[in-house]
Amino acid sequence: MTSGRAVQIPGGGDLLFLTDEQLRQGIEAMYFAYRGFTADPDMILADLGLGRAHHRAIHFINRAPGTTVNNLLAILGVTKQSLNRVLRALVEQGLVESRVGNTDRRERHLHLTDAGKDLESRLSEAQRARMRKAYRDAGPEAVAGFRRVLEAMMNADTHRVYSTLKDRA
Amino acid sequence: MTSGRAVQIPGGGDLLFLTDEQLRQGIEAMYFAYRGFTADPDMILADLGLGRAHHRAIHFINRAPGTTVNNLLAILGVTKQSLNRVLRALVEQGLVESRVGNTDRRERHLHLTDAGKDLESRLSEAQRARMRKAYRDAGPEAVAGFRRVLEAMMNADTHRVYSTLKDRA
DNA sequence: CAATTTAAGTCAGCCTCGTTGACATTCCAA
DNA sequence: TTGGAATGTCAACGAGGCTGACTTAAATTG
Repeated sequence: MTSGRAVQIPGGGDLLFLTDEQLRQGIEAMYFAYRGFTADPDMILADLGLGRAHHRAIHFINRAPGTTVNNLLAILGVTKQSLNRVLRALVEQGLVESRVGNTDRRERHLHLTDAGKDLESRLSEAQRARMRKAYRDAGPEAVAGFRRVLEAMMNADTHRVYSTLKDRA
Repeated sequence: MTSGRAVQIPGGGDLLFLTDEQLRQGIEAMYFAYRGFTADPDMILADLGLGRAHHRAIHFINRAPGTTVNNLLAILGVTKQSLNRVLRALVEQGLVESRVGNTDRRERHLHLTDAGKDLESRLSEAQRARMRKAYRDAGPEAVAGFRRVLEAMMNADTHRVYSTLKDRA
């Protein structure tokens, strides 16, 4: 299980010696793990005729209730046409409510309905259960390392979005 | 940065206390990191009129040269019809060669051509560079934890495929 | 106040990459 | 030797990305 070796250099500081093979194993782990990561919600969604895109919207509306469409666009990194198709379906199914803004009436503020919150927690709990199991299996120190590597893997602008959401918690 | 706390219980053994909030941050980190993870190859591929599906095929054909279509199917977890479209494009572009099997002539054995190998290493190097940076930023102990959590997150059958590939290295 | 900018939404059309269904070829075992 | 299983191919459909062009309504600015 040597996915990387720490080596002390006389001058000071750690160096990581990473073979291409070690890096590739990390790449494959990322690919296969992401499949597991999405598997449980996908099954729940399929029964409702919804997809991953709907899940993402639901997740972040729950995370930042009252968010505007524009803001959600920035978080998800898709085009408004694409998001709009998804939001329309969610509103039609009574999972999301779109309220005209008070101060700026051009804006639409997004909220989950009770049914939406219900679905969100079903999806969320499925995903949390898997994450919880992975964390328990891997152990406490592993968890911190996991998060640090993921954060270092994000694009800079994505990392900013991620941090903003995290700090809002 | 306390994504999980290790707590010593008198009787022995570690316990992880994970709040839903901590789990959710892990979930969001996974989502945002995966976007970064795929971003670099996606750009290279876009110029060639190829997509992520082609990348995955190229990656695993390189990883296990001579693999059959059926075997590749098991690795990728898609339908053969879906894979076939991808393979046809790769063969047409002269990136992959499909050889009829010797012992069993129903099988096709897949190999990268020189051009295929060339593209593979461009894609691979882009992805490795990001992984390398993430590993360096996160530090040596983080890397091991990262891998352990990812492995624990996979479905059992996926994990078997992953291990088989890893051990073949 | 008029002109411009911004937020949101819509229509049309395209592409990738999943899916099912139908089918041809090849092998092997009864 | 023939029927079933395995392998791979062709066709068509759908989700969910994308671009481009446009409308409507509200806010902002000269």
